[in-house]
Amino acid sequence: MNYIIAGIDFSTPSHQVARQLIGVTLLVDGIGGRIVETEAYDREDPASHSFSGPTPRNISMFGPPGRSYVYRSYGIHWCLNFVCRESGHGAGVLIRALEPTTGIDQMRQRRGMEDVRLLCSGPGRLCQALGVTREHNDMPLDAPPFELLPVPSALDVISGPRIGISKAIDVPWRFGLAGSRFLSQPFR
DNA sequence: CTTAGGATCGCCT
DNA sequence: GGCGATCCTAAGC
Repeated sequence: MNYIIAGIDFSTPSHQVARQLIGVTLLVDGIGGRIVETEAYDREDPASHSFSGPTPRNISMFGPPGRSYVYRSYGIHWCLNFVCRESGHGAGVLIRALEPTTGIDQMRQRRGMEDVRLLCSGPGRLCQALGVTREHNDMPLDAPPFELLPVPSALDVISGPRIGISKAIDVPWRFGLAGSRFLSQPFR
């Protein structure tokens, strides 16, 4: 099978995919921007939803790579992941922030705010801006409503510990575009 | 600038 | 019953 989308092989380990996703343009129904922040999660990872095996919520993480895993966070927000590794493994990449490029007025309406810098600077925020909900769970990333566009040229990617977790806090599986104003938090 | 609390779903013990 | 891959608002220093 071919799991290459936007020049990235999604059947490879999630930390590799997470790094390569920086700079890729993500659109949902034609609205979105450039990915500037990601986090990798793996089956052998206490911080991962897949760590304790399949459940009704995380089952799409155990499906084939190159598809979406959307979950409800804190009962309120939606968060978007891209599934990685071989089918059945249970790995993924959390999309944490975008630099808005396309459909900014629509995103402002959905978010109820003006400041472009805050439209997509967090996993819950970007899902609200792009209109991602449960309906977008377990869908292929190379077909509508999703669209991924390759990185035009090499970028300076930095890494560090993941955010908002209490387990495996030392693993440097958060990746970001160096110097971006659109990160959910700065790298130290 | 930092900290605290509320919203409230899905899964855990 | 508790807590989390979150975000927003308000209050304190």
